[in-house]
Amino acid sequence: MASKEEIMNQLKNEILSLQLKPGTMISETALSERFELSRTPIRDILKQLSQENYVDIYPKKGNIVSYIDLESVEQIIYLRSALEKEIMKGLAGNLSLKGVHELKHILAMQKDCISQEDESDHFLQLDDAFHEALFVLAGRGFLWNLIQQFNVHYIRYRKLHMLQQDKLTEIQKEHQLMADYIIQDERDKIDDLLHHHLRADIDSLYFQEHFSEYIKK
Amino acid sequence: MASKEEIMNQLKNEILSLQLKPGTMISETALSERFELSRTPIRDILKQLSQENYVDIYPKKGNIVSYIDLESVEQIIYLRSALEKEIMKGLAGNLSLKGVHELKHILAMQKDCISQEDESDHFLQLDDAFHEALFVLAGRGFLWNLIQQFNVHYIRYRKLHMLQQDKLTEIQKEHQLMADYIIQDERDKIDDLLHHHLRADIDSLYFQEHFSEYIKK
DNA sequence: TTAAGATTTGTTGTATACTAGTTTGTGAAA
DNA sequence: TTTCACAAACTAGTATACAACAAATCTTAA
Repeated sequence: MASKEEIMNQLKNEILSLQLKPGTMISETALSERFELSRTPIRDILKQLSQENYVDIYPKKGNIVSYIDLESVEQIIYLRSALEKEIMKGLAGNLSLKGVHELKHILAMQKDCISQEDESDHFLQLDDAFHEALFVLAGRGFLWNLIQQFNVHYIRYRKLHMLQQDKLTEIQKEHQLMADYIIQDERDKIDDLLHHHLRADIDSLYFQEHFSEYIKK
Repeated sequence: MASKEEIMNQLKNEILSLQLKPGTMISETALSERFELSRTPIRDILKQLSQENYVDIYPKKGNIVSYIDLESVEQIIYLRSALEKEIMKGLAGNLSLKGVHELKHILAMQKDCISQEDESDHFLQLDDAFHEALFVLAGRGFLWNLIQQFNVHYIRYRKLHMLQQDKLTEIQKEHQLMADYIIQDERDKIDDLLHHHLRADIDSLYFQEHFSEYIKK
């Protein structure tokens, strides 16, 4: 039915979108039948998915969709925080006109998105787009891609997190501020803003209480 | 002859130590015969090695030991630089007595190591040990391990780099300074020191001229 | 001699049978 | 009814045969 690449992306999507819930067993034979492909290439796919933390392999027992690991989420946030501080300071005052326009364009789309209903998935994409743009403008697209490989837990965390309350407006405004600080070269304000922006509520217990079924214990 | 894990570590070692030179072809059948194991588990190993950039897979053509990618080296250095600045600032003034002793112990071993001859490999280990200790003391061992997965290029780069001139004393002294700054809580001096420490000579052309056979074009 | 095409050889990609460990369910005995 | 044992039905791990493709080489004709 499909190529390896396509199957992998589809599985990734189903996991990230939580259609496949953490803990769900996905056996080689089942996938093999579903996608009409023999077990060998399916094994390759599962191997890679496990390497990128989408799936946990329990030898001779089975493969399950990984539970969200909050520890890993916190560590990734710290990593991004440190990196983006550096990146934003590098960009501050040095941003090309083309760059300015790109950021403003994304910000405008985010504003549009908020007025729509039930568009949190789309907003999430635009959120990523904004941060990715910062990386790329600073010549650090390489590192953005690198981080993406460890983002399974963080992405699912954010998805659930955004559902729980209407944070979208706040996030958009913070993006706006970030762009302003870069353009106006107010680099002394960057650290605090970024810290709040990325770390928002990771420490609160709300998440663990309401989504315990998805979480690694 | 050996388990998958052992085979993987052995291959990793041979690649990192440059016994297996970049560009060398390593076919599944050859490995299969060498380790007396069938192709399927060997394929698993190669897949993982390629994921960690030890090996490049060319579909239907073959697998080769990856060339050192200087771009990737530079990006990793930037990443480590940003992270370690943050980590050191976090540690400054907050280091436990046990931590102080640990760092001093490593520094002492480095000093010993320098007096020996032909011990650059050992010194490299101690260099890692020092930086890893900083990560772990800050509760960021997770991120240290994460970075390690992208370190193939960087490790080989450093290995060659250290051969070219006697940098060991300088490195050791900088480590000493780093520890002092942390203990004395002189965090304003950290940025510049770390920048120099990690970035040393990455931009020089010496490397590209002398080791072109190892380098990705 | 040269150039083009067929052949051979070497590579990974895939399918499938077989091995071995784990879990689960069933039935008999206490 | 409960508990234990054993078999059957899963699972992934491995071996191996074969297909598909790429590249180099050899052959043959111009």
